[in-house]
Order: sequence, then structure tokens, then C-alpha cells
Amino acid sequence: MAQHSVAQQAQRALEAHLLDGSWPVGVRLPAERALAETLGVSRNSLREAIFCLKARGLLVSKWGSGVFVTDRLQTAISSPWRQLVADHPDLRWDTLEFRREMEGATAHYAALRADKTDLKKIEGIIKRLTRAYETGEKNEEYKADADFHEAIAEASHNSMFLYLHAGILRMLREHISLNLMGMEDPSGKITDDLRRQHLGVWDAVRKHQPEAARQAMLAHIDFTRIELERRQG
Amino acid sequence: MAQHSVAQQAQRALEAHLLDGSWPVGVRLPAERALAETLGVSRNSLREAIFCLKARGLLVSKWGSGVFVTDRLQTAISSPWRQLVADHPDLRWDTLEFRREMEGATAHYAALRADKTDLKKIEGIIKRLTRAYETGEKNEEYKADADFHEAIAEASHNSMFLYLHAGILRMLREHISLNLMGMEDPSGKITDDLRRQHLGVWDAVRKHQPEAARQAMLAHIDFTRIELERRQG
DNA sequence: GCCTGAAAATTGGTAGTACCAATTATTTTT
DNA sequence: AAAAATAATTGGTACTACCAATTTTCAGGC
Repeated sequence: MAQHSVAQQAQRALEAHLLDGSWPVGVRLPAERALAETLGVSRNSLREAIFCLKARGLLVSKWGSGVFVTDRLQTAISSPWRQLVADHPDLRWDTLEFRREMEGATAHYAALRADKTDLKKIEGIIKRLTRAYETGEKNEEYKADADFHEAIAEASHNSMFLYLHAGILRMLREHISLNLMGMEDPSGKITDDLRRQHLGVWDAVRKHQPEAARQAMLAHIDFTRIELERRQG
Repeated sequence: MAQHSVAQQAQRALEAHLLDGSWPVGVRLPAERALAETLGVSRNSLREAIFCLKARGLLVSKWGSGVFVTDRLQTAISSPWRQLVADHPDLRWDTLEFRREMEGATAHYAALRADKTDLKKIEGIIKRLTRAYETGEKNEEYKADADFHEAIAEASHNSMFLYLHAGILRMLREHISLNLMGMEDPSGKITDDLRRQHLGVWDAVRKHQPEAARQAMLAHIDFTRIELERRQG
């Protein structure tokens, strides 16, 4: 009869409570045994549903305490790759290698083909980036950083690279940035290095030096990789 | 001890099989009872993991039949381009640039990390390829060619490259090969060049010379591009 | 009266068994 | 040889039992 399995129905029921506000953020869910009874399902099926919602980041469970509702706005949208990258930290190095090659190639072709419109756009982003560096606005810095990379992708005039940047690469960049942004940088050295690296890429693209642009971008990715390694082995 | 729950560990074990290719698309997983025993977890915990992967669309289960691997991971990445390439033939040069960079990078990391198993596999394919060249079996030559590139991708030991090769790159390769294979080659010069290029890549990978491998692969892709240009402007 | 701390109840985590229903493989019958 | 009946396998669900971490309760002492 049931189009969907009992566990799926249970998951729907839980999601409904999360959506209609009857279980606000931070609240503790009824105990599994009681909740299973009220939903009319076994504790097994209920746990399957809960486990899935936990994996999606909507719930967290604390041993001996209960299951709680988390802030679901962050993890609402996730691609299959995001989930995999989050679950398998060792995959991060694979994706970083991929990023390194792709961003390097993109910078190469950007330096080869950037026209006046492209250069003007990138220059504007560089100004935003510099201003964000100086004022220390981390949020604007992150946004300008992302815009910079996508502007480079546009300037490459290659649909393939452009789509990669709009899809996977953007996701990977977000994932890395979240880990790297929260770090302390008391001396401001890292911020300074990042600024120098972006200017290096921009300079090579502006002067139409493909290989210099590639090397500058590779150095930038390598820098983020090394900084990431320093923090997480 | 365990930072993560048993169910989460089970989920990662399943994901690992999906990522490293030991469970290809369409394959049927071992029965839940048997799989739970091999993983050393209870069937309940295993089912929680499976349920989550089903919800993410990576697995589908059929009543009384088994659990199967879907092609979500590959289609999620390759589908946008499949449509684009089909709709816009002039996109071919963009995709060739993309192929050039990706295959070059893959050869680089293959030379860096290929182990004895990888080398043995590649060597076998090289022998098939040589035999196909000599006997002039175009069909076997094409198949061995494709296997060669994918074996290189496996030897790179990078899940990202591996999946790209299994997805979009395979599609692009098919697209190119069909145009290139059907051409006449009376003097046998092109076949001879192709053979020399494959041997060049194989030699660099075997000797663990990353940059030589990259350059050899780039030369190979450039050759196919030039031959394609000669025929279709 | 209030604090302390140990015992008890509660809760999520895991394992195991049993049974059902759908599918598949095997055997039997025609 | 084909078809039908049967047995074995598989996912789906439920239930019980126990463990370990947490919270609550409550007795005892100051």
C-alpha cells in the first residue's frame, strides 16, 4: 500500500515538525521510544529516519541526553560531492589537487584571452579585495575572493572552465574557505600573503602572460593547501 | 574510542566502496546480513547507513532483490556537459582544452603514485594496444585506448580524477575517437604516431617521471586536436 | 536550609532474533 | 522443453535486551 517505506514516512513526519515550527531550533525531541510509539513505528525505523536527518545536519544527538534540533539553514542545500568531501577528509587532498590543476589552467587561458571588458571587471574586484583586506572585513573579503576566481574563469573564455567554476569548484572553494577563514592571523602575515598572491595572478593576466598566470595561481592554491595542512595534518 | 558512531563508520565504509570503484554503477551490494557481518556491525546499524545513502540517491533498494548502486555521482557531474556538448558542437575546442589539462594532470599524478599493480595493469593494456595496432583491429584498438586512459586515471590514486574520467572525460573521448577513428590512414603514419605517443606516456609513468608523463600526454592530446583540425577546420 | 554525592531513572547506541512480503533460483510436473 | 509449484534469498519491519553516558532524584551530612 504505502508508496514509501515506514522509515521514509517517519522522516517526513520529523521534517514536518521541523518545518512548521513545532520543534524550534535547539529544542529536545521526545525520547526515541516514546516518539516511535506516537508515530506508530518501531524504534528501528524511527532511528533510520533520525540518522538520515543527522547526516543532513538537521539534528544532533547527545549520548544519554537526547536528540536536538540544529540550525538547518547552513546545510539545507548540499551537493553529493559536498557530503562526500565532508565525510571523507582524506578526499580533501584529492579535490585540492583537482582545484590546483583547474584553477591553474583557467588562469593560463584567462591571461591568453582576457579582453578589455574582462580586465576592467577583474580590476574592480581587485579593488574590492584590497579594500576588504585593509578594513579587515572578512565577509566581504571572502565574497570578493570568490568573485575574483569566477571572473578569471569568465576571462578564460572557455565554457568548460566556466561551468566547472560555477559548480564543483565554487563548492570546493566554499568548503576550504570555511576552514581557512576562521583561523587566527594575529600578525596579518597570511592576509598579506593572500593579497600578494591575488595581485600576482592579476598582474600576469593583465600583461597577458599565460604561464606566469598559471604559476601565480598554482602558488596561490599551494599556499592555501599548506596552510590547511598546518592546521589539520 | 570511536569518535564516530558505528552507523557512521558503516556509512563511510560504504561510501569508500563507492568512491574507489570497487562497487561500480549498477552493481548489487552484498546482502544486508552478510555485509553487516563483514563490516562487523549489526544489521540495524548497517541499515541506518544504507537508509541515509538511499535518501541521498546514491543507492536504491528493491524489495526481495537487493541494494544497487545508482549513477547519481557520475550523472550529477557529467549531465550538464553532455547536454551542452550535444547542443553546441562548436564547444568541442573548449572541451579539448579541458581534456588536455585534465589528462595531463592525471598522467602527472599517475607517474607520481603508480604502484606495481597499476603498472602491471597498464602494461597489459599496452600489449593489447600494440597487438591491435599491428593487426589493424580498429575496434580493439579503440577499446584498449579507452582502457589505457582509465588505467592511468586509476593509477593517479585521486578519486576526483577517477570520477571525471569515468564520467565526462570518457564521453568526450568517445566523441573524439569516433571522429578520428573513421578516418583513412593509408600510409599508416597516424597509427604509428599514436602508438609512439602511448608508449611515451607509458614509459614516463613506468619510470615515475611526473612532468615527462604530463608532457607526453599533452603531446598526445595536441596531436589528436591537430588531426581533428586538419579534417574539420 | 543548603550543599554534596551516590544511587536510580532516563536516554541514545548497539546487537540480536523473529517474522513478513517480494523476488529469485530451484525443482517438480506436465 | 515449457510451465508451474516450491524452496531459498533478500529487503522491510518490529520487538527485546543490554550497554554507556547523562540527567534526575534523594538521602546524608554540615
